[in-house]
Amino acid sequence: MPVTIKDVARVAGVSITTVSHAFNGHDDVSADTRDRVLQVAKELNYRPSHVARSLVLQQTHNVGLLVSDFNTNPGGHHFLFDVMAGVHDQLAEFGYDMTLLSTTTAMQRLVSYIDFCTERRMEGVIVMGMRMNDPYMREVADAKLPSVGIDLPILSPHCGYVMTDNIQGAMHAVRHLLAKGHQRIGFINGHAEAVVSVDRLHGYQTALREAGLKVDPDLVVHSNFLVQGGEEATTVLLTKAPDVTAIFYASDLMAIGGMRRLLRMGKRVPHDVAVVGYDNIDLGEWVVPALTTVAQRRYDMGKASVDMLMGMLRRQERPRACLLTSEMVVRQST
Amino acid sequence: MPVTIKDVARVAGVSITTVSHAFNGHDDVSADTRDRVLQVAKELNYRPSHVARSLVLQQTHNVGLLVSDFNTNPGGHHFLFDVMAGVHDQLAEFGYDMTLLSTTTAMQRLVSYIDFCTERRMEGVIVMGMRMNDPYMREVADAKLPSVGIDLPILSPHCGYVMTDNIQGAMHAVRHLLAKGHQRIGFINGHAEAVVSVDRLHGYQTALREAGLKVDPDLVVHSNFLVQGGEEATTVLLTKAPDVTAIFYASDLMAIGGMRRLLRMGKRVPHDVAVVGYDNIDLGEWVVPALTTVAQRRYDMGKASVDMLMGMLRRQERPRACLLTSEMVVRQST
DNA sequence: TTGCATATCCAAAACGTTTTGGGTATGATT
DNA sequence: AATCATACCCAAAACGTTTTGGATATGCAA
Repeated sequence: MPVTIKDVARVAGVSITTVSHAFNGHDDVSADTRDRVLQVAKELNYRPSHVARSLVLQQTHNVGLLVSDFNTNPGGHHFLFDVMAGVHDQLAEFGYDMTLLSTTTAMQRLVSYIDFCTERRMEGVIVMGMRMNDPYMREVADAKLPSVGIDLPILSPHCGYVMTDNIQGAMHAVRHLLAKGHQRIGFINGHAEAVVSVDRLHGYQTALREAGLKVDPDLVVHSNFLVQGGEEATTVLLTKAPDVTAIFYASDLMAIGGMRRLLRMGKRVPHDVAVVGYDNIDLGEWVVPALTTVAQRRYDMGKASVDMLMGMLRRQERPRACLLTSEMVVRQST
Repeated sequence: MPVTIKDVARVAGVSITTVSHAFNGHDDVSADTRDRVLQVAKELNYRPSHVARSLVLQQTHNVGLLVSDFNTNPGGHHFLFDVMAGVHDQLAEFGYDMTLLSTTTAMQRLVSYIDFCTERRMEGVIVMGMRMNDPYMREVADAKLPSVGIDLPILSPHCGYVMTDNIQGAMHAVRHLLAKGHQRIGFINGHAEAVVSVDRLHGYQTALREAGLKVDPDLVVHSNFLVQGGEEATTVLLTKAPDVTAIFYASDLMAIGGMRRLLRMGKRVPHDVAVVGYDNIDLGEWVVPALTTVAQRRYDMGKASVDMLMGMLRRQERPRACLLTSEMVVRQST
């Protein structure tokens, strides 16, 4: 039904070879015929088939964005959406398309996501939202398919990653609190299976030691990155260590929950307890008091992952570990 | 490089026709050879090429999700992310892939998005985040390409739409406030180019008239759906109509901004001024006071748009207007 | 034995491109 | 006049599938 290169050739009175050459700017076609071909193509509204071209060129210009548990990722949009935008835009910059994949749907189709990508002849895949204990982890690591993980620190012959330097980020946050004179600084972390949690804990501890303080295990509580988790963990923390004067939360959502709980307990933020979050979600600016937080460059993470993948694809670069810096956003909660 | 149907045929000692038939469950292949072919295919790790199949079958099983200004859509993730998840999951259910498109990147590639979709032989496209005055609007409406708009009420021979019943939603909100005894109810709307704004205003006015109240133009202020806009608009509203006892905001973000501003002005929510938002974003549950709001079924909107598109594609159904109901979520702000 | 239905298989065309390896004029150089 | 370079053009193969229209063999009825 759609108009093909044959139609153009027939109407323009040339061979399909010539049409192809005219379209792709080869120099063995006279200016006259080139113009005529292009004119005819425009009149017929000809659009070359990406599918046919993919088949003959053996490259699809298509990469997958694999999101773990896309549909059931509570609060995920605060982080994933911007990363996705970065991935998409930068792929477009290179002339690549982005196909969205989810582990859940892959699972229910009963094919590994690698098979899924192979069938579609995807040139690579970017993975995000996955935990270290995810069953798909090994598959990502072992795959021949060029891939880049976001917040998923796997280095293998075909798999690189990009993530925020969470150690540095957490150190920033704790140093900021130390500079404000705090000594008893609580840390409410995300779940331990998240790789970022490990690093943030490490950064928290390092910053304390750096200041000559001892690391008190009672000051650290694990939670789930969400508002309610932040609330509950705050109660736990305050019973274990009632003397904290500052709390560092591993996500803004938990920090918002924490502030809410602190308020309930009659503690004033930042007067009685200072609060720092992590992520810089848009609403952090508008809660009361406005949230001091560590900003991740989400959009840039998406872009960087594409850059790495393109390097692997087009310049045979080896996969790397790419760490992006983060920066403090100081507002009223400290 | 990847293993093809030829390889399987050669190793199994049959023709490629037989391999194809074995794979697609045709009955003119003996059980013996079928098993052998499948066995060989598994050993070679054969994956049929989706590309080649698309070419010969003339259908790609691919639809585009066109997001207007994907990267520069502030606060967009609160709504778009869930819709996207619904679209993706439901497409997967039908065996379709989802390719993400953005008007901005399409624009900078200097091709209309229709051409973009035609080149890729997409079977349809779902459009979201677009305003009525968007330059791409006409293109969507006139296109031969089967399409479904989300919150974009265009009906044409090849274009249907799904949206929340915003009239009903706004009426719910206002009725709720009326039931609480409020008479002077302000309305802070989004920008007028958003179609949802028109409907929500309509619903607001209808509910008031229904209650025998006059519609006072001083009670309506237009803003931009965002937190800061909500703040500013609240000030404007309160200078024009200092006697309001309730405000209905056309987005949760504006409602959050509004509550913040009200607090600053010494008004207590809900005691002095009751507040209702729209959207049911996740954080509405956690602000203080927790936000009463109108919940849109975002995920379902995505699913519904896919269902409609599939109906058009596979059963030649005509594009329709699909309205989803919304429901009140009553919390502490009223 | 012949004819015929059935079961099983396959060669070749088709899908819409790109690329290879030429071919035929034309004009300039010997 | 013969040779050669150049400019322009094209037929055919290839990419990896599906589908069409048989072909061959087997078993059974006439």
